[in-house]
Amino acid sequence: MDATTEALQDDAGTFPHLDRDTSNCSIARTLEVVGEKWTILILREVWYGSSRFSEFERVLGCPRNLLAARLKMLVEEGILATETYKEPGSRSRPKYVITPKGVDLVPAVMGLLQWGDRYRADPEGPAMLSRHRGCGAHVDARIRCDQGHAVQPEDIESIPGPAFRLRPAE
Amino acid sequence: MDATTEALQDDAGTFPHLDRDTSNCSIARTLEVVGEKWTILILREVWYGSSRFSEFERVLGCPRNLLAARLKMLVEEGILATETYKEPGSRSRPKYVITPKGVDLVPAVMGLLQWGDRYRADPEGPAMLSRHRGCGAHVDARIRCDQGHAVQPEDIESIPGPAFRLRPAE
DNA sequence: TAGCTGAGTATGGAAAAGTAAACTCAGAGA
DNA sequence: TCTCTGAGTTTACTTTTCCATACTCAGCTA
Repeated sequence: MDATTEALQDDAGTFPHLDRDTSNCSIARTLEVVGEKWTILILREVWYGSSRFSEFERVLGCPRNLLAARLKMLVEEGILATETYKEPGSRSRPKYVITPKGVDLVPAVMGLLQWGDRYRADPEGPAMLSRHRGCGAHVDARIRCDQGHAVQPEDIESIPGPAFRLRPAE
Repeated sequence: MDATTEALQDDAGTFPHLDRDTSNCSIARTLEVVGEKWTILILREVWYGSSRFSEFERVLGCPRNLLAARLKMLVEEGILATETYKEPGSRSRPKYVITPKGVDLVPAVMGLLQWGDRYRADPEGPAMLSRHRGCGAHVDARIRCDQGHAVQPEDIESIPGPAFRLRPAE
């Protein structure tokens, strides 16, 4: 953050959001990876238990070339990893498993899930429920601060971080 | 959930995920609304303080026709609402503000943000930081159950809900 | 060695998105 | 009345993405 930015920041408690460089936004960068059609739905299926090409194809009904492209990208990004499995009487074939980097997408996907549950579910309720293994209670994504407080969206303050930059003048 | 489904569920503690009807999935339904290009980025800008057509255009650099289409859709979906503002010497013009339904997308967007912060940030760190107004601590999206426990992704159990259906046979 | 199967690749057309610029429209001010 | 401005709409073109289907490939079995 340069001096001008800092001055504006200190002055009004605000920041020049209209003139910032949005190219290093973490939301946009995440969407570059998981924002294409089918990608998040593939992760959903991994989560629900699928691991083989034919399983994804069957449950998603998505075109094979796109499925192959998305799986390849997810592996390249380290969100999925390939292992091999061997069905008796068949040769070894690849399967796809989630990595820790992929597991870290769970809060985002849970957020999408719970919004859909709230606003777009069928009259009888959601198609799937998520519960805490063991205690059995319903789970959802919530916002917390490092002090442990539950945080309401309106109490989140967004401030320029270390990589904040102004957009280069045109 | 029909009898067959219930039987499979009770039997193995699992469910026929490959044969389920995915058309009422809450994740997919949320993506139908916010999964198009620019939509989440528009919400991000609303969150950071933009409200006018020209402001979105300036900071996002997105095509005017797409911007108009996305704003219209977000208003129709009740995620944004229009109000009017009046600059002295000018006529009243519309501006866009977030609704409670839009605020409910914050956990999902926070999830995307924190994944990008972790895996795709610049070397010096994120472009923006989120902190709890008041206590000042960093905030992020986490998974909790209704009993108040912090839940690890691997302790989430996904089970068929009231609208679970098997895919119609072909 | 011919056929079968799961996991892809190749291809061609349709739909959506991106780009750029012209055009419209309502009201405030000169 | 003429002009200016913000907020769009429209048009025309290029590029990208999506979709459906056909085809290939490797190794296992008959």
